[in-house]
Amino acid sequence: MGGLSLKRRLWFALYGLLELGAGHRAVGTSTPELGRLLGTSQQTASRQLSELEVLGFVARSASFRGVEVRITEQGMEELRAVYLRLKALIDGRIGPLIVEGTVFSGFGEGAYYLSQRGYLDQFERRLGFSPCPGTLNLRLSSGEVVKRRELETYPPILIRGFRRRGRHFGDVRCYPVIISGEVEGAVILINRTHYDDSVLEVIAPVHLRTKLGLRDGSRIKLQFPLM
Amino acid sequence: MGGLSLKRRLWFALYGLLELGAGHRAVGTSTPELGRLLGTSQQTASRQLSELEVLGFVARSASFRGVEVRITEQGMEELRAVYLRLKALIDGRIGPLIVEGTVFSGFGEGAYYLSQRGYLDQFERRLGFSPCPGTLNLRLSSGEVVKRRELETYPPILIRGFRRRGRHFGDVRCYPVIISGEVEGAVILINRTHYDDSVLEVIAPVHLRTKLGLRDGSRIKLQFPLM
DNA sequence: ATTACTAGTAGTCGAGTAT
DNA sequence: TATACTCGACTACTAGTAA
Repeated sequence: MGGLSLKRRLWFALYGLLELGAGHRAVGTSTPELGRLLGTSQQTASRQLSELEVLGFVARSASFRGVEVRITEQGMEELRAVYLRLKALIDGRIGPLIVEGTVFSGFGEGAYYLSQRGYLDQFERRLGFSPCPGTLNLRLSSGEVVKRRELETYPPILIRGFRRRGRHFGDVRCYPVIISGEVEGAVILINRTHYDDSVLEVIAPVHLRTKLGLRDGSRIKLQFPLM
Repeated sequence: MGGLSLKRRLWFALYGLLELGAGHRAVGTSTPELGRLLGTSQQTASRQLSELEVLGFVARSASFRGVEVRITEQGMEELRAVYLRLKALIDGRIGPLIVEGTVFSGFGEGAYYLSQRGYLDQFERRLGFSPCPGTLNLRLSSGEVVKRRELETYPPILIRGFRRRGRHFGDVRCYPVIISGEVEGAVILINRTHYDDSVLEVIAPVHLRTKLGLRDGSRIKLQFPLM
């Protein structure tokens, strides 16, 4: 459901912890207090806390004097996922989603993926163009990272992964995009366990650096036609 | 928990319906589809739908060809409550919450409440001032109503209700506020089953119309010192 | 194909209690 | 005080199936 990897009742427990101020920094509380907040018993609060810990959504140290809890980055991710989805669905967006980034030379992990036959055919069929070899790497400022997260709440064009010579190539998520207001291409998001939020890789049917006269440090605008 | 009057699992069912586009306008779907989205069986989706209907959170018409569902205003309220709370907790707010409104002469329902002894003592003790008789009524534009809803997600100063001569006086929620940047007072929110979102009532230790030279149609700014 | 009932079961909860 | 275990009670699920 909406990419949520957490049981519902546990999601609300996490939400309660956020309410207590456990977002990122540790907060001192107790299971009776948490139970009151959640409308459950002390026992349930205690158990849910330990479930959340096992799943890696909170870090905790308990003693007979109370508990210290902190929601982990993974936990915040779960809360953000729902938040951003609600934001898109309730507030909607006024105008298209626009993300700005700075061109840089990366190690081209995306470029390597791109070159695989198993992906190429799908790109052409699903995106409507055959990508020029290589990817354009963009670095996002922290303000832009927020928008990237919003982007990820929308349903992507999903390119299926495959196995080839024992190596595993995972799914790739694509979002069609208009680059600098003129070239149609796509942002590709490679599923990694812990990717770098501040990097975006762009593909297009043309060589973007040439076509748009870009060099390292150039700033460009990505315009996503969503919904 | 956070003013949520809905069981957790049902909240997520509502969230799923929003995802399907059932926010305010009816959408055609089916219980198998909803079940898939929610990660439950068709039977559970069907039952939850009917529970939500009984509780007044969705309107529905079912036939052997599928269901037509629409989330009611009450249902949207539940979703918004969580959304606004997440917004405040995750994004935080930059600067204080400021709400603008237009002065008008109301029927003074708040003024009537205010005059009750059972409230007066509590106002003085909890708010730190004894309110001048009467309330100042403000009409909010639709953009301001959004902020009013955000306000309501914060924990209020709760004034307890009471019974007097057989009549019941309910709880009153108060938020301290600075009016037009100079007078300290409080917004009072009276619990009604279906209040008018676009009206706000303000009390203060002084007569606001006199002190600030207000008349009907005057625009004033309310500044809430939150968190 | 649907919706949605019944029945059996799996899952969840809180009282009691140990530490 | 606190955390957190066991266990009986209850809730909510799904499979089967009727309409």
